[in-house]
Amino acid sequence: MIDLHSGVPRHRQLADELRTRIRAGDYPPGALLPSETRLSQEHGVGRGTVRRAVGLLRAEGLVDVASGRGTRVRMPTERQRVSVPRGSEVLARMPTAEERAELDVPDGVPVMVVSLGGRVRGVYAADRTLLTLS
Amino acid sequence: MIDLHSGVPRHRQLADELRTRIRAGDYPPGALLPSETRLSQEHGVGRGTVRRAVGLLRAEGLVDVASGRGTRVRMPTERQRVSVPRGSEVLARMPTAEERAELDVPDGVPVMVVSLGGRVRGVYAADRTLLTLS
DNA sequence: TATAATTTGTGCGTATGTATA
DNA sequence: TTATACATACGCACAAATTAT
Repeated sequence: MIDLHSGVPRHRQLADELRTRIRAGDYPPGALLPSETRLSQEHGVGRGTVRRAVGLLRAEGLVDVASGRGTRVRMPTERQRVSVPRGSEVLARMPTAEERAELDVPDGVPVMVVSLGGRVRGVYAADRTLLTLS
Repeated sequence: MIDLHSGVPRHRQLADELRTRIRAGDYPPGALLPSETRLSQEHGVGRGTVRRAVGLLRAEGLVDVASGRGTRVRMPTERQRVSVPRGSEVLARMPTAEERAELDVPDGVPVMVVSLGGRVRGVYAADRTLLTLS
């Protein structure tokens, strides 16, 4: 329930509640969340506030939002194992706009960059990749 | 310059322009961007549109926004080298709210999770960490 | 110390467009 | 075609944090 006088912003309260329900299994992977209009009515907040809340979950990589279709809990993706040689260096960051298009990286998903000897050897969408250091 | 009829959303056009100027050095690391009100006036868009544009750069980990102070281009952080043993598995994702508080992870910064034998050995803020395979 | 100005944060309502069912 | 659902964008008002006076 949203408390208007708790000091915690309403969009954050709503995001917290949705996140909790997702984790609890009320909205399992693949499930459709209520529409923005419904959430707006049921929680007594404006639709803009709902969109901010959903935007947070999106930035966390927790849900997928599609125009006209609705918001779904993201399915756990199959991670491809990528073997990385000794001496490699690994960092992670959010992708550039170019990388997002190039690698088809969804919202809220970082990339992992593998380098060796100062040269970049690979850039991987982090939701589809598990690096194994062999 | 923002084109109202290009089909590209205005907040995205503005984000692209700001990103380009940051990369070009017009706004070097540590520099303060114009205030939201100024950007709004200079580009002829509403403040909400400016906030969405800046929000994108924020989610990319490119800028730091502080209430009352303004928006600054993020300084490149010193990366601490963390040696990781053979056989480890590495993945990256956006942090949970708890991890963000715990590890003090800024906006737009992922975490790297190192596991060995199915057990999590470490969670690192990706902007301060460079994994090296030993 | 107190006040004002500046800047970001939150939230609402409204309108219109686009995508999907 | 119609209804539903998300996307973009504007304006307004007020709150909170910070800085300047």
